[in-house]
Amino acid sequence: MRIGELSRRTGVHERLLRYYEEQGLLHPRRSPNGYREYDEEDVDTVRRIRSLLAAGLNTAAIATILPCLREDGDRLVPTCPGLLADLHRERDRITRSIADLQTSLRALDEVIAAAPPEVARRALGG
Amino acid sequence: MRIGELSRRTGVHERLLRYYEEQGLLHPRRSPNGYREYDEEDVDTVRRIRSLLAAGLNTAAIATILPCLREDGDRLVPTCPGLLADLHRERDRITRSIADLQTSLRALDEVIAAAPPEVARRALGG
DNA sequence: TTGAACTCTCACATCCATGTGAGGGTCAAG
DNA sequence: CTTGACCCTCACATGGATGTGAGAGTTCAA
Repeated sequence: MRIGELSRRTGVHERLLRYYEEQGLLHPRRSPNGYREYDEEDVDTVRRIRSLLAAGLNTAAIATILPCLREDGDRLVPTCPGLLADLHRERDRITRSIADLQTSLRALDEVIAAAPPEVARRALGG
Repeated sequence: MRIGELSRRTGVHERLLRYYEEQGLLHPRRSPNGYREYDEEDVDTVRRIRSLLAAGLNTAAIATILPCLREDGDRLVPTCPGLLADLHRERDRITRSIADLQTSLRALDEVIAAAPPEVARRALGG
């Protein structure tokens, strides 16, 4: 499919799809007229990219991880074993991010729980 | 303490401390000569800011959360009850980020586990 | 043919987090 | 007084992610 269709199906603007290609996250083929041709699986790939960006990873980290998250049927395929050390590094970074976020989440929960009931009603009731 | 000392004690550059103030994350007093005066607790506040930035939150989200993470002795004090709805929203966003990262972490672990043993040795041995 | 829809590349712009330097004030020690 | 260390504001710069428009090519139905 072409870039407009991928954009509609994923909700991601064309400009960003070209940027992700520029960053090595997407690899569309080209038609003889120069148009990009994407695969059906690129719809999932783009969604995964958005999810990882939203989680705070940058495009360089995502470029490392993505090729190894591609699925063949139901199973994950290690398509780039040469990057195992990189994957471990990314894994460690993700683990630290999760720990940081979980620490903040716990602290936030304590604050929310400590709020006086009438404050909670006012804040959530409107 | 002044900005240079806070910078040394936290390892965070002065430029960033001024930026965090600009973004509403820090609120130093001013001496008559215009110099910033930070409190002892600002050392922990700055470390918390760095941790949240590293976890992918931006300064706007941190400005929402921070005032409610301040500690009085051992307990957390809800110093801004009017922001309870905001806190819930931030909490939800953090929860989604954690879920996204955990999904990627699991997928990454499967790829790492699936790598052939000799590839693992080569990647980690040198 | 024509026009609309779609696509291409390129370049500039914005915001964010961060880095650096200019120009100048403050103050304690010598 | 002078000096060095510290501080102030302001402005420009960088890289990343994102947004927008110019100029032009492609394709197909009317």
